[in-house]
Amino acid sequence: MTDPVLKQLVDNQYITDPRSAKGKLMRAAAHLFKTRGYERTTVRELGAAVGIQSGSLFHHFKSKEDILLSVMEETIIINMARMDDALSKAPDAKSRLLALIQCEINSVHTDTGEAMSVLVYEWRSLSKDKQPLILNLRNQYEALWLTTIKESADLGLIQQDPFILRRLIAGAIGWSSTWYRPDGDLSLEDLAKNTLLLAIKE
Amino acid sequence: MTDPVLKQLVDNQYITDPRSAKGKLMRAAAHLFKTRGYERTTVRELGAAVGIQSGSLFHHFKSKEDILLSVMEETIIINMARMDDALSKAPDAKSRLLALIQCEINSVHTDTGEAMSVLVYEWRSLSKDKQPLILNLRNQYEALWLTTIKESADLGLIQQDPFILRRLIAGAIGWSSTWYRPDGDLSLEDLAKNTLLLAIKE
DNA sequence: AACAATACCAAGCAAGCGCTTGGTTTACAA
DNA sequence: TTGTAAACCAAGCGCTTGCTTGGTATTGTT
Repeated sequence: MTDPVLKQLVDNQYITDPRSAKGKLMRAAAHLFKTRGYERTTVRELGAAVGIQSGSLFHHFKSKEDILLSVMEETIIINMARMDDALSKAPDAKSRLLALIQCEINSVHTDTGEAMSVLVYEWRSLSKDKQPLILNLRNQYEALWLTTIKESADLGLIQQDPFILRRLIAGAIGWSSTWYRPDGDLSLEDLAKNTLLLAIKE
Repeated sequence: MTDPVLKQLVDNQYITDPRSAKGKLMRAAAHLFKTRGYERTTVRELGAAVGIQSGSLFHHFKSKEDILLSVMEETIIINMARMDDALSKAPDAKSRLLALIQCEINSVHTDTGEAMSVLVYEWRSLSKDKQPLILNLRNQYEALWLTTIKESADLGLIQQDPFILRRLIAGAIGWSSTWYRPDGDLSLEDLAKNTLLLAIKE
């Protein structure tokens, strides 16, 4: 765990230690949920992925849905912490915007990548009474984006409505999980620059 | 069926008549697959949605997956035909680009909207041996986009790599299915203009 | 060494799933 | 009016699913 932001979250018990049994299970779950989909993934597969019986899962989580919920919850928490950190280090409006773009691209394509896909694509699989919990976290997440975009808009760097622009960019970045290949010609750095170009042409 | 493009497809038997029992079933399936997800949707629900027994579905389709496949297949065919039509009527490069953006936005938010969401979000639910069939159609679809974007790029209207730009735009438009509300302040026309602004600033 | 708490196993249950089957109704042409 | 094909029903089969249960290792603390 080289990431200090992550370390602090674990120490403060905001998230599960990735090295613990439960943490490993969540990572395996994110992988299976992304590649096979939540519904198609069986508790037997989940158990096998970490080398335990299917029934033993229910010692750590009270239901299959609870696994999904935990994966989603912790992913948002991690990435919000990283965004906060990046924002505090960026000197001006444009670099703050780029910082958020980089954060979101990283969230989709590095350690939390599979969990982020699950967050986006498996939303419907959450029962109605669990959705508000995630929705609330997402709103906090989006608030960070909006204030940052508005800052650029007030400086005249952006021609579009901040709400609309954010949603267009969210789609553009999120969709990259389906086509971007880390072993290809395009670096994450360049992908971020291309994405920034959607908002600001210089 | 007021759309002449649609009418011709039906007459030439490229797609199922939407007024037939089979056509209605496909529309109901698209609705359920979008709102509940393919896996969560049961054949009993599908039957109930059109007022028949679950077993009777298998008179029209040989499996549940076959329903999904048909929905996806016909949706691409319909929207490719509409794109062809719109492209042939647009006078210059920039208006051709706008035409495609409008087509894709319409495809997501009008009659084929739910089916388009299914096409995007339920891809994984197709078995590996059926995926190439849809992939092939998607490639044709994307070819239309690429030639159109390249045309604008050659004229210097676009600063980005056409491949990358297309994918960013595809994400931006596709994602709008999750947030756009037809009864809100933003018209589809304005959404298209905002999307065009991602590619071309004037 | 003794104990408690945690982590896990082996077995299986109840429910729901996609799909099949054999037979009946409906639609329409000859 | 009769014949034929398409459309549908009623019933249920075989299987998989998420989850429970009662018991056994494993781990860490004193």
